[in-house]
Amino acid sequence: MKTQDALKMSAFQSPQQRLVLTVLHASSAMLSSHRALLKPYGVTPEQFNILRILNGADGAMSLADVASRMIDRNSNTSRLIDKLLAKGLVRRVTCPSDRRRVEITLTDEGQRTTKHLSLLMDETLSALVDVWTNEQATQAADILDRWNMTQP
Amino acid sequence: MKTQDALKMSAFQSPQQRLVLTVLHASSAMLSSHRALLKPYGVTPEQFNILRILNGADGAMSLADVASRMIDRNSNTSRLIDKLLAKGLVRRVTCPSDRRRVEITLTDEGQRTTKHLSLLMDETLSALVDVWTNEQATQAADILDRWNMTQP
DNA sequence: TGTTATTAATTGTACATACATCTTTTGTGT
DNA sequence: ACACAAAAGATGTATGTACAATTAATAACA
Repeated sequence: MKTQDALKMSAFQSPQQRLVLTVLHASSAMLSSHRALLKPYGVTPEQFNILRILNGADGAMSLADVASRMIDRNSNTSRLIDKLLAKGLVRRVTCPSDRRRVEITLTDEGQRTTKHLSLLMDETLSALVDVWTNEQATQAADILDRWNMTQP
Repeated sequence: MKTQDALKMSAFQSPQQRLVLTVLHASSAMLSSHRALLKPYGVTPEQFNILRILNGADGAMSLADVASRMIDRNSNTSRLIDKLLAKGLVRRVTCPSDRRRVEITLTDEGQRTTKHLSLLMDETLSALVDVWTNEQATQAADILDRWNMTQP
């Protein structure tokens, strides 16, 4: 459903307002569909984001390393790691050379789960070429990044 | 900061993946800036969204009416109304003709607060024309709505 | 060396959300 | 009228987030 219809708005104040509301609406819907996709596997999108980051890294990462790569920068990485730890998907080891730091790594099961779920996500992603051509996707991302670049 | 730098990604899998991540990142940043703007007034963006909806409506609205106009459709409107009620910004009256329904209206203070905050938001919004031309904003929103239209 | 500052991570608290379930009231069909 | 279904909200529980405060370890430096 188009954003305007979804929000039952008769008109937008400006094209800029329309874009802001459209971004917020699309983001919420994208997250919902990710959530639904991952739910059968007992993983949330936020948790999967961490799994993907760990999978993409070569070796172990500190908690701050993980956090710096997350979409929601301010989110509370410690507590998400707690959940993954409880599920046996990651390991958390105090770094011997600097005992303030903790090294986070995927367990074997974590690696298997991550690879499996990554495939799922890739399939969903590849279906998006039916919605957006490469040019359209690039164009929209470029425009959005114009705003991101004004942010700290 | 551009999305790619913010997420410390070396490359994107596809322009489509880039757009999805850019939307999620931009949405998170937009919400943060809204939150900071409203924080001095003790209102969250989610609560303000309800105030704005009530302000835009002619008369009283039922809870479901409000919910259907919210960006995050699944959100729990009851509890947000509770917060606004506690701040004296809205009234909640059981509808006499159908006692299952409740009518939500702005109080006088709620109206004043909403008008004041709306002005603030409008100023922020109008600054966006420095970031996006009308054409760019329309183009990006059109592209994003192509995806929204594939969603239920 | 001893004091202070900085850094890395965790935790406390309030808030928002996802999902399911429950309560109350109204509608429907016989 | 009675039984049952549907509708409108509220609520319980687990999850995630914002922001501040705290703890523990290391760095900096007089």
